[in-house]
Amino acid sequence: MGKKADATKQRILQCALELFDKKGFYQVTIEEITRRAGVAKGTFYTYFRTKSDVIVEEFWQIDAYYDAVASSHLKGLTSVEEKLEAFIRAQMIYIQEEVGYRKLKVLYANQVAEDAALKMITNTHRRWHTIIRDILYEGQQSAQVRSDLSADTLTILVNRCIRGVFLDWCVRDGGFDLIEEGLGMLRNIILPAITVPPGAKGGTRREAPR
Amino acid sequence: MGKKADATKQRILQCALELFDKKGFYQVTIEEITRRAGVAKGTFYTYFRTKSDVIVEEFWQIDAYYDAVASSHLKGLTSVEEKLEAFIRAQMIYIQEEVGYRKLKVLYANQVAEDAALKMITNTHRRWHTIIRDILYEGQQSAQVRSDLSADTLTILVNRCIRGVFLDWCVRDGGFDLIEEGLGMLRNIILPAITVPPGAKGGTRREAPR
DNA sequence: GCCAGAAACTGACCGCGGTCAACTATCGTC
DNA sequence: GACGATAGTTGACCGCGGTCAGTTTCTGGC
Repeated sequence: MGKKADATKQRILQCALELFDKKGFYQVTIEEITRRAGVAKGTFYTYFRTKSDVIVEEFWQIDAYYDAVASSHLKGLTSVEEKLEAFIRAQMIYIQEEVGYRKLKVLYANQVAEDAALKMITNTHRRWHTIIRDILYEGQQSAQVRSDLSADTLTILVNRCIRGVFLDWCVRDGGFDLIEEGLGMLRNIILPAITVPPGAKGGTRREAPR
Repeated sequence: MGKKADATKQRILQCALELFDKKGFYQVTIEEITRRAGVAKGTFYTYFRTKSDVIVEEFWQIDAYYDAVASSHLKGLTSVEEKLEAFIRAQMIYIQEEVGYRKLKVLYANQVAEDAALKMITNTHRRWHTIIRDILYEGQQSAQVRSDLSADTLTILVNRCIRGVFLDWCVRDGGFDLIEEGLGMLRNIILPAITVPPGAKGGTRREAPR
């Protein structure tokens, strides 16, 4: 993709996001976006497969935020509890304050669409996954986290729990405090399930999964 | 709604579901449905708000299944672990074998749509919620389940965990065994988090949520 | 049997997401 | 600077979900 094409794509992306913010995703038409960007309707589809792919594109920015959080807030912390709490709290704040349930709804609708192209929310190559996995892996090394399941497997399980909170938040139109409920899931479910109680001996609790 | 109207609605519903099964939701048009049902296109919208509401309507049938499971398979069981395992297994089997990821995707897309009318998947009046809540409440009475959170609160948390597994299954186009992974979530996360270990004294583990 | 009002039904119409054959600008090569 | 190849762009067009003013059918009261 040459410089001109790149500039065109950025212009379309920019105009689309401005309009989405101003009027809401479903109230904006492709023609409106392309008119503002000064191109023809068909040009939009040179750079995006569908209207909602624009939202998905925006969601990649979140990885930079996760990186920043991981390399600043998490550095001084030692216990798995503290690290997970700090990271999940940062995630919840970002989604609630910066993203909002409306955009998250569009993302989820996109991800369960018939022909979703970019599987983003449960992708194990995303920064979210690697950061959580690293925290859990280190926790296993220091016997804070159970070792009967791999760090990768645990991360997938944690992801599903967190994802369930997001989904509920969307369906309820942002009707509860995401930070509170996200941390509630962490403290009441995730941590009790994955950490080894201080008094316990050995890295496992309960029987290994069959 | 009179008898005639009811018959018309059932005919439309029936024809729609047949066509969805045969060709897939997105390959069927409203005109096709109404043509087969012998009514005009507009009549469809007398009985359903949107095309995907037909799928949602079908999902209400699952409550009868949950009822049947609760009143047959669960009766002989005593421990919370056994009851939850039997119920969640039945649910996973039903969704994987009878529903399939394609229809589940349509349901989820419907639920996160801009103007979703029937919030079904996280509705606390549905049978799923009341059955799980009753199991957990009884478990609290017999000190098998932690009592620092209400049975209702625990049920909501459990729902979100399970929902996260379904969502992942949809996004991955049914790419893993739902029964296995659903039970994995139960055994590895939910049960460790909500049950009181046999040796523990008192009904709580860890501090109460702030 | 007649009539008014309600319930059920109709289909032309609209708006918008998405397509694609055709066109234009740009670039590399001799 | 001519020319083919490639990249970038265009806008008329299509299909379908959803709407709604208007029409037909049903129902109960007299």
